[in-house]
Amino acid sequence: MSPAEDLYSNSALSLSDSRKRKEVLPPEGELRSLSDFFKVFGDATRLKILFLLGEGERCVGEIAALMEMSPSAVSHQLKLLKGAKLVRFRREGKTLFYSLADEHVHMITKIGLEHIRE
Amino acid sequence: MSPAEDLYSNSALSLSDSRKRKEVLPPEGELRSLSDFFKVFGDATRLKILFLLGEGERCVGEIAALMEMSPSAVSHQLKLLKGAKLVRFRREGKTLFYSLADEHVHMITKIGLEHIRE
DNA sequence: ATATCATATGAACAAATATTCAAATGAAAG
DNA sequence: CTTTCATTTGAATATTTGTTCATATGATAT
Repeated sequence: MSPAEDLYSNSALSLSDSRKRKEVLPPEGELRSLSDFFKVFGDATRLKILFLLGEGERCVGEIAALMEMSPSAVSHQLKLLKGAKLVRFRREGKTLFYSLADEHVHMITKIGLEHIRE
Repeated sequence: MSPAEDLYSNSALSLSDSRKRKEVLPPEGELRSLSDFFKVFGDATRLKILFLLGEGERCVGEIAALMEMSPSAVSHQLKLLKGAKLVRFRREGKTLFYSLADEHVHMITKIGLEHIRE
């Protein structure tokens, strides 16, 4: 056993127990993706955008005006939301209309609201 | 209308539209609570802890050893998880056994995994 | 082509956050 | 009461993150 692995060893755990427990964890890359996914919900500005888009598609300027924020700030956040595949967009002339990408947004926010309202 | 409200006004929005859209948003305090709630899931270390506890209760030392992290770092994160009411604990002698507080954890992580695996 | 409008981008700064380290509880045993 | 062990706490540091500002695209109209 390497010194690094032994650094925080706990005598109450057998090696086989340790192996079993690690099987329970999703692979490291998936944990990273998953935390990145949830990070997106962890900001009030982005949540606002998601709730607004929950009502239907909106262009960047509308979102910015409704939220009383700069279009630039909104655009930055939309980029993150796009990266997380939570929103899509369609172009109409110069205007980009954003909308929710799938139903996961509704499910997640619904459970979150349930939890904090208890 | 105050200058602040007018800063990012969008001519495509009528005042009544604006009012309607704001009704859609949860109150500001709730948005803050909700983003704080999701922030807790937005970190791979805390997700690991949650997955481990999904298998049953564990004391701090066990969690630390399984994750190869210091008990101190784990304790700091457990404090956050406790604040979000995602974990509970029971004392047995000097040892504190932590476990998941409710089923919301399972639901949220399940939907998150679904989303990133698509 | 040039001007205009909607949006995107990049750099910079401030604020929030995770981990480490050293020190402090607090319970049980001697 | 002193020691030991499990856990917590607080301060310090390094990293990440959100917003702003100035500038760049990119589509349309003149």
